Amino acid sequence: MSSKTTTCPSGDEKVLLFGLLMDTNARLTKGLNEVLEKNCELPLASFDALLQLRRVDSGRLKMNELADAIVHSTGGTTRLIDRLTEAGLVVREQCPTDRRAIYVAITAAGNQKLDEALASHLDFLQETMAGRLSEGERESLTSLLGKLNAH
Amino acid sequence: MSSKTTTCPSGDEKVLLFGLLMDTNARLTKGLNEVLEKNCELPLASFDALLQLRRVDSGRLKMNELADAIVHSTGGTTRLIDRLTEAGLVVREQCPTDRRAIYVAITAAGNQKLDEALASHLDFLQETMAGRLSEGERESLTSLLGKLNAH
DNA sequence: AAAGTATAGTTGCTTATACAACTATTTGCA
DNA sequence: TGCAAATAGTTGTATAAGCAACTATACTTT
Repeated sequence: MSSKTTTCPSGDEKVLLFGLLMDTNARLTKGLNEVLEKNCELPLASFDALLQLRRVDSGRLKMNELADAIVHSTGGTTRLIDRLTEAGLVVREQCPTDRRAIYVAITAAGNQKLDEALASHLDFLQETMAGRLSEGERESLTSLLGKLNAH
Repeated sequence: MSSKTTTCPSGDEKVLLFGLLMDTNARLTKGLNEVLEKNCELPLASFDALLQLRRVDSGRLKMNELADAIVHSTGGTTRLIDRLTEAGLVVREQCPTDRRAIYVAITAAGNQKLDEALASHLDFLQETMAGRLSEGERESLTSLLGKLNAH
């Protein structure tokens, strides 16, 4: 009864879903990046790092924890934090119990910049998410992505 | 009645959802890229381009259509297609009705490479998607992402 | 039909990121 | 205790992607 679509795996339901996920992410991410660059001169990767730092109570993470949180290599994270440090948005702090480790902590300037960026981000989300999905749909999406993201 | 979470927009429901989308995409994408590089020596961006080409009946797209489909700049797409051409997976074809335009068409070798890559991709999806979401959940996710992706 | 404007694609240049090799420190084990 | 293996972070190097400037072609308007 079903059509011939199964003969071509490029049309496979899971392949399509994965493609849709990539595509949606790429488009939204690109839009947000433009907004942030324009309004705040803050690249999305930097925004993401600051956001991760704010999310923890202490306001700081070790390099490798941060790398994991933003899904970058440790090398890439070192460079990103170099730039944020240069800009005064974060500082590196020694870890008293492990001399190999480095904490990255968000600064007052970093928090201020993040507040600005979040304001733009919220505007952006109002347009791109709230305009397209109801609150219930957003909850469903959160739940589904949560399951998919399990690691 | 509601808690104080509203005071910190970094914990805003939409911000969290967007973060979850980025994170899920980054992790899955990274995993798939590793699989494809390892099994097929095919970077994810190349895979994506070949997939978009297969999806159209004619097996070919104009440069700018392809750039849009894979969410790259036109400059980036030129270079990507340079590499794929070098590898013999696509060819550039003149457009008879517009001498500015160029078609990119997938070759037999490209189709073969894509088949290989799709086999790995399907294995990957079996693990990362089918293992975590039921068919109904995948349908819901597809529908929600579709709404979010409207452009 | 000519001139100006818009569009398609490529190229020069810059930058962000990954990967692998490296240093420094810590942990485990013999 | 001391040596081996693991871990944290940084650095050299390669590469992929974006942007802006450019060329070539097509469209529009008068």
